Amino acid sequence: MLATAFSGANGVDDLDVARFEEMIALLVWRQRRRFAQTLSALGLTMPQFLTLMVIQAHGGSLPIGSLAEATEQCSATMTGIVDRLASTGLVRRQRDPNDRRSVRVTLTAEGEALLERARAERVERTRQLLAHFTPEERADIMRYLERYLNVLAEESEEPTSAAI
Amino acid sequence: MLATAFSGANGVDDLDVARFEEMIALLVWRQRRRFAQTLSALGLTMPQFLTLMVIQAHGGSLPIGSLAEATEQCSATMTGIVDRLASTGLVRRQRDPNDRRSVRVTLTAEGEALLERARAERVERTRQLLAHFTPEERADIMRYLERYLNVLAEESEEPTSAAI
DNA sequence: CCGGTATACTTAGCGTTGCAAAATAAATCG
DNA sequence: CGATTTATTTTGCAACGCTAAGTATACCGG
Repeated sequence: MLATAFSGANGVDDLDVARFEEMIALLVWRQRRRFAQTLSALGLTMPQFLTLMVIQAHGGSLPIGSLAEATEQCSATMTGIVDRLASTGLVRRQRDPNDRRSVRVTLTAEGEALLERARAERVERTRQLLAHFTPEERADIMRYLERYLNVLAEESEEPTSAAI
Repeated sequence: MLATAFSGANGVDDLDVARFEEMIALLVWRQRRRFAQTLSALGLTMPQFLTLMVIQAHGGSLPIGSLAEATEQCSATMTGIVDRLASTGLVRRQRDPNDRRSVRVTLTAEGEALLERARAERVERTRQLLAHFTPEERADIMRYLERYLNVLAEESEEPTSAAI
């Protein structure tokens, strides 16, 4: 623990990395489960929710190819996810008249409503978690999260992945 | 962003929560993908890796039921994961002589070796991520991560889940 | 000791992800 | 126009993850 202070210059201590690795693994695991819980009540899976969020973040509509790219999944997988989202009416498929190969996926009003409900529910549940930290700490956490995400993103060499 | 400073007392600002939610979702998503990448080179999936880690953390051997509990999965799922781990010789199944209903899962030397290799590979890859932060910042991050994990764990009311 | 209940796993069955490879269909290039 | 690229979908396969049902063992009251 205190070893951190002595990892000279900016070299990263092995033990620290290992501990970090373990904690991140745990975080991913537990947080994912938490997500799944709140979402399943709304009949959504996590990939579906993420997909809806990405669509919304891109103005409510974008070609399925870009969608696959933004979520870092192969197009075949995205086809399946959009299939299921469309079958429950959360999303609509329409071919682009200019390039009839392209399929544009659009968030329906229903989809938007569900997305909002999901977000509200999750926010409510997360508020309690964050209450364990002071406002200053929360600001700190936000900053670190943001920086870490950027590092992650740039490592995977995404050219201009418009964040989520 | 600056709103944080004004969320009086310790009430949590809605916008902050929403932003935090989004970032955590993104983190889980990207980090999981990163995990999958390094692990698939070793023929491991993330649930398999986690399972191996948990076994090791418990001294190299534990009943399959406790394993399911520790990873927060139903026993049927764990049966499948252990099946696959056993079929590649990373783990061994043996009935407890004292309670012949119970199945004890034991990490083999092979499993331990692979686990070590996986960890080494991941550590190497993560070292670069962490190099983007100063030692002080890394220490900060570790502390926040730890606290957050504790909050997460206690929220899901795990009685004495011996972390990972 | 016996029947009934609880416990520890495994099986069966189903739906969602996720990938690779092949198939389609439309655009584009020479 | 034929050949090649591009955008999606289809197909086929494996791993999760869950519920419900089955199996074997332990335990408990009488």
